[in-house]
Amino acid sequence: MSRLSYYGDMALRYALIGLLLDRPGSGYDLARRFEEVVGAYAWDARHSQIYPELRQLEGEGLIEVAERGARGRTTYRCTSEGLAALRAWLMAPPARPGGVRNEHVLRLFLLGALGREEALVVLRRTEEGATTQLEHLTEQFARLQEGTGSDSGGPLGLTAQYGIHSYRATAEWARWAIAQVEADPDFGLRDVEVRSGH
Amino acid sequence: MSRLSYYGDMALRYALIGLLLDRPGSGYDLARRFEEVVGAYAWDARHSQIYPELRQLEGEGLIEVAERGARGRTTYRCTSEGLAALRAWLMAPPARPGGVRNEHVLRLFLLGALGREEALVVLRRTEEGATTQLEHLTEQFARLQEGTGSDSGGPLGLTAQYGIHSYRATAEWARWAIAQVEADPDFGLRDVEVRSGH
DNA sequence: TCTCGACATGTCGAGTTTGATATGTCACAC
DNA sequence: GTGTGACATATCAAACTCGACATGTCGAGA
Repeated sequence: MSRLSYYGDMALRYALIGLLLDRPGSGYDLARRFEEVVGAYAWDARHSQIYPELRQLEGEGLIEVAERGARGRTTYRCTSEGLAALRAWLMAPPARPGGVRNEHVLRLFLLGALGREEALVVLRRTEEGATTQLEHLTEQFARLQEGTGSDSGGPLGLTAQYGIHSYRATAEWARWAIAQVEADPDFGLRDVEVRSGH
Repeated sequence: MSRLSYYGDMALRYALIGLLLDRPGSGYDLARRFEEVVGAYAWDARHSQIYPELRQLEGEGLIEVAERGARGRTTYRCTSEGLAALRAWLMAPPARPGGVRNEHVLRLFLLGALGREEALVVLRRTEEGATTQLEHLTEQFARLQEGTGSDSGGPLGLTAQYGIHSYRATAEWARWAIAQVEADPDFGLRDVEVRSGH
């Protein structure tokens, strides 16, 4: 079985190994961590994909069962083989550039299809969303600094800062874009320009 | 046929309509535009997916054949129905937050799995990559400003600026992260910490 | 005791996406 | 004239992913 995932080879498995390296967890637990942390801006997966992948990884010896608890809970832990595989993957430069999917960014790409007022609505929505995320992550980073007693907040602090930089950039871009559109009475498609259906 | 794509409903079709709105083009042409422009940070698609989707869209009347040229070239154009569909999609708030896939960002998330020196290698690689992209996009933006005679560079200028903001944020974050790791002799996993395989 | 909601895992059909493979045209250089 | 590389479209098996459905446990509070 070749186990080649199309989006950046085997990203899901390394995400899981990495999550387990941080701390052991069950499939349920990992599914929630995906949703809350990784899913927001790095990768996305559902439990229906996570459970089979965990069994696969266990079969390959990259993770192991740490504990079988109540309610059928199976807690996994990363093995040294898993860590070695993850490190090898991280050090190898990405096979393919691109391979990105981000619906939110795609929408921003297509803004030219809207009229001026509509574009402003979408841009304001973008600005608000980014600002909210920024506040959220800033708090989280402060907690990480306290928790680790380090300025960087440890490895998770690095991640949080990445998010902070990204969302700040988006919010700043949105404010710039709003100003540009507001200053340009001709921005966007006129309804007049719409071509007839055929 | 329900035509529900899992990653953000029907993102591919709207990306294609949007690309055709900018200017008509053939499947081959759109495949290249995907690779060069959209694929880099918004969405990704191959010709083997693009050709069938174009036929589907034509069947639904959202795009139409503009011209049949040499070498079997079929140039498509967006119809008013297609534009209306695109606008409706853009104005409807995204069904699902998240749904993001970005292998590059995922790698950054997993940096904690590396030792100090290895993490620095990856971070420096990240910083260089982002800086290169930044230079590239800055040039492109200047050309768009010239071309459109507008400060914003038109809708494509907005897109280019988004990229500029994003890559600048990544480069700045990488420099910050490098400084943090360099200042912290204890960063990263010690080989000693690696657990035995079982 | 019973019910509700969070915990926890599992399955599968339907649909999506890839990478490989195939076919052929055209322009240009050698 | 013939080889090379860009142009241009097509197909399909294999693999991946989703959403929906299914099953059951456990603790807390009514």
